[in-house]
Amino acid sequence: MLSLKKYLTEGLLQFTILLSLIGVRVDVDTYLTSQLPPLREIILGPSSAYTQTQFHNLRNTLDGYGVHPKSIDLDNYFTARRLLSQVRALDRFQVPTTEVNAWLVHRDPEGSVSGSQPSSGLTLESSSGLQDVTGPDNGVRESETEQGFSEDLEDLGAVAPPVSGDLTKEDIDLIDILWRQDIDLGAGREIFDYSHRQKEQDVDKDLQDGAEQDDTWSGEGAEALARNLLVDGETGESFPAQVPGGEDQTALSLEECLRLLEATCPFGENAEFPADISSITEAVPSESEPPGLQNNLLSPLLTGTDSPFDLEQQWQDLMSIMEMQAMEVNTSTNEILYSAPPGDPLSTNYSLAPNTPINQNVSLHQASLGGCSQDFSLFSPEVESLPVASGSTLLPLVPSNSTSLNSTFGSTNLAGLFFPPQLNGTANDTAGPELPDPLGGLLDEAMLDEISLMDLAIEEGFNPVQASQLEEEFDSDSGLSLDSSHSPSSLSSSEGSSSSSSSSSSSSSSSSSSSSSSSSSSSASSSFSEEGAVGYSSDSETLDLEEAEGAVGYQPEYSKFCRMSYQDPSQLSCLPYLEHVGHNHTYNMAPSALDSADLPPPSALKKGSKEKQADFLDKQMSRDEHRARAMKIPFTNDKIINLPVEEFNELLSKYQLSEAQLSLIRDIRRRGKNKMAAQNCRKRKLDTILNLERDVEDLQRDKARLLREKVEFLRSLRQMKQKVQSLYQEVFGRLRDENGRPYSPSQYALQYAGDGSVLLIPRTLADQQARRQERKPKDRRK
DNA sequence: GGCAGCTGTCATCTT
DNA sequence: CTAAGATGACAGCTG
Repeated sequence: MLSLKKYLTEGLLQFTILLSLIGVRVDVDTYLTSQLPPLREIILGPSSAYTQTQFHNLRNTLDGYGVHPKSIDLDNYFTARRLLSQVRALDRFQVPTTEVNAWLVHRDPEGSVSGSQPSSGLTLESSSGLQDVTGPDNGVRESETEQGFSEDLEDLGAVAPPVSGDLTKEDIDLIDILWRQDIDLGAGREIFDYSHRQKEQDVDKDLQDGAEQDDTWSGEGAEALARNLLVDGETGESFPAQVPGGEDQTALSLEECLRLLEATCPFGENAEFPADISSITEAVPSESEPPGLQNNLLSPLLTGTDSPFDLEQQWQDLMSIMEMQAMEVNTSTNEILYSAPPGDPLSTNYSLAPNTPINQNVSLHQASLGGCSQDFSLFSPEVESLPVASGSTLLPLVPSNSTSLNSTFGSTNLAGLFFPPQLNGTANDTAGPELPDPLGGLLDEAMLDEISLMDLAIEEGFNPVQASQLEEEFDSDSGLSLDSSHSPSSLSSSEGSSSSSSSSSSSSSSSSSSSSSSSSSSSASSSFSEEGAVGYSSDSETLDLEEAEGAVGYQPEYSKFCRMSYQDPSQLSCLPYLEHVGHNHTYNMAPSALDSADLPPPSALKKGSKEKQADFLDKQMSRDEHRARAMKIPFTNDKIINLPVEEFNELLSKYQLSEAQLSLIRDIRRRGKNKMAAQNCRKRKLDTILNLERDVEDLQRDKARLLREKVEFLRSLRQMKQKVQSLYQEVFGRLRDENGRPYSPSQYALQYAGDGSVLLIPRTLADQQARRQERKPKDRRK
């Protein structure tokens, strides 16, 4: 308690300084010594006994760490309040509430039907009077009062009958006394009602204007209330007439609400958080309602429809502020609290403060405003999807004759599909007077086969791509399973690889020879293509060397994703991370490695790094290279493999080689060639697959685009058909025979000639021509 | 140890 | 028919 007092004292000092800055004198000592109930309620929450008073005092205490209404001049007090609220409004929302309006809607018929109930006026004053100040802390109390409102409204609005048995006479008397205290204190009715709150937010108006606006703020509702009010002749204040019974009823309902609030909302503990929420709820309507607009005041439907949008915007703003203010709040809690869609006031309120009166406010809206459910539907995805889906569907264009629709749809007779039902009806009645379909020839069955699918896609919210994919799943016979979700990088790499691979085969020989000539010093054995796929170094058969097969070589990952020309094997062999690559593809071996492998004087090598290097270089040799070295082949495997046939034969002729050596050389050449061929082949295979994948995606895109276009064309076609049909009906209906009688649609029909003219012909002739036109496409198809 | 991927090699076919 | 290349199949190696 001492710490609390210290805290409050410091806060009071700060607030006093603030008030002094705006010209208000505050006696802090007086407040601290005489206002224990407010202090207690800060900690413990309001008690039922003090609730009536706390509606005002708590506002003061929580709002400004206590400004005793008796200790200051009221004019200064309210001026200070207004200024203070303006100061606070700098960083807070300040939007009035709709609850009063909603309440008035119920109140007015209630008063008119059941007679005067001064208690209603009392309830209004008691609760709304608390809302005359918008602030962060009194928002709690305003929420409290709003719940009181809601509860009371539920009673008044026949949601639930008033329960009056719990309240004792003492309670009622106490409430009455406390309420009259407020009246005597000068807290006139203008601070209780809605117009006053509006007035306080209006900077340019002073307090007295609010009393004048009282006459206009609620129209008949105000009059009904005014009947229950007495006006103080000295101060002009209005206060309820003392009507026994009615007042009791009000006090009962109010007390009941307060007790309920007390049980459900411990304000002292979480006063800060719901304050903002309630301030939002309170804030919603009056910014959008200019004073004096009785329609708005008396029509919560209108304000209710506007409020969700305002609320959404304000809620988003509030979210940003609260996220900054509540940095220390548990993030999980934040997630739970903020997980609700911002635009959904219902879920938002529930998730934020399930016990706060905002719930009651929502229920109030829902209970009192039938149309307000639409407000919530605006932010409800499920409900929102309904009108969208219905709006986007093509079926509303179609007559409601479902049977004819299905039949015509199945037979792909667009005329039957698009023409109005009355014509179909006449056609059915007359057994055949079908209307000519001037546009029917534009559509063939193949084109219409997907109409149902596309319609389904549209109605179900699929996009044409999805529809096409869905369709493809049905008619796909390729058996090729393509991962449509593969990354675009693979696509790009495939493109790059395709381009490079096309050049690799042609440039392999030339580039390999050039690279070998440029990089090899004595026995350059490496020859690389652009892809690293062409080149050779033979393997060794010895097991130790096989175990030690090196790491330098063709890297499939590199070739697949980078497609870079890493034909400089010296760079590769110097890359330390490549030493761990186990595969021995030594056809890419570095010439220097081969040189050192061929030339190392083993005796000269010291143990240690050089020996390791020799081992490493030994590992670089392939089996064929070891074989060649074992057989003392006088030239490198690179030359054996990559030399052209003529040069290779010349090379063989230069040396006198044994049959075993010649056989080995041919095998080396064969294997080397085949190895490169195999690498190229695999690379080509991969490129082919990737290209096919890309082609499939391109085709899918094209198909989706074409389907979209087709849907658009069909849509416009339907519209055109409708226009044509309406014109047909109009023209046909105006036609008269020589006797001035209209032509029967069962006997005559209009036919469009090729030159644009329209002829009136008998039905039988029109039917014959129509059948003839139907046969023509079929014959063509055959 | 089994498995997947990569690579080399062989057999076979094509050009 | 031969050489070169392409390709399927298989085995070995590695992670």
